[in-house]
Amino acid sequence: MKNMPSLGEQENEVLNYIAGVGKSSVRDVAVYFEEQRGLARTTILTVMERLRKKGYLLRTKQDGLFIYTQKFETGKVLKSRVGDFVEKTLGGSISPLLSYFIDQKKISAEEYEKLQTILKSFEKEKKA
Amino acid sequence: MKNMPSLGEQENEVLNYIAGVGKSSVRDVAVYFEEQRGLARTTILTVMERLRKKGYLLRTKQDGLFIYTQKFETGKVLKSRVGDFVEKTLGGSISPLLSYFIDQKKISAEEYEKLQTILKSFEKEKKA
DNA sequence: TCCAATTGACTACACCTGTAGTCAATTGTA
DNA sequence: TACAATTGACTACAGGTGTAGTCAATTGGA
Repeated sequence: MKNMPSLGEQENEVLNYIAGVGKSSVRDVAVYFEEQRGLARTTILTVMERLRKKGYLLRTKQDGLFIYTQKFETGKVLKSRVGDFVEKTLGGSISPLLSYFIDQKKISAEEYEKLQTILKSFEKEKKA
Repeated sequence: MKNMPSLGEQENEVLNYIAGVGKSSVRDVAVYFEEQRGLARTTILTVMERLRKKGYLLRTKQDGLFIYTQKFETGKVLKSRVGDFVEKTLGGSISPLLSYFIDQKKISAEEYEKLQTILKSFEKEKKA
């Protein structure tokens, strides 16, 4: 799960989009980004091919058309990106991230419980 | 706090270093990064000047030597960067952070304390 | 079957970032 | 003062990313 090549902003958005809709052709994705931000079809093609080269997308020919799918679960990709960010930008500390979510009140009761649980598990490890 | 130009990895580290030591000359910073990773003095100069152009650093001449200082509090910069990351890469969702968190095998005592404190502050807010 | 549309490979280019060299100006010192 | 070291401006260049055009091959429809 490490060693995932880095992604640019657009690459990331395209990947997220594909993750959201599932299998898609370049055209599918291009139509969306053309509407959303006026990007050309070939721009999306390029981005998707780069994503494929980097190992994030797979493609298979169906009825003479390439269909792209994610190679990894979205969760795994994002987890890996969180790791990169924590290391590279935050110097290994996750507290700034947690602070952000707390400040934005973007935490639900369940998530809060989960965090509590995780933290407690660390407490145990500390003692052990 | 928005509209802060993005930073590369090195730029970020240099900024953090300066934040840590306070006022510094290019030489100060260069010595450190030369030891740590063999970077040339002019490399640091370039990075620091870019940081200044982007508005993250200020400089004043003291005894015929430029002394650089941060323009913003470290916290603000960090918050802005975390916000960008969460919105652009995670799409505002906290779950990837939880996944990452769960995978952590261990965290430092300080980090543990910080996280505990942050979570407690959330608890207070809930009541308020 | 033939033409128009679609598709994909390839190419291009600008900007950002990491990295560092050259060189002239400044400064400190013998 | 004269020379060596330091400093800062400028320039350069490669790799990554965003963006898109050209063009040939494929495909679908009249």
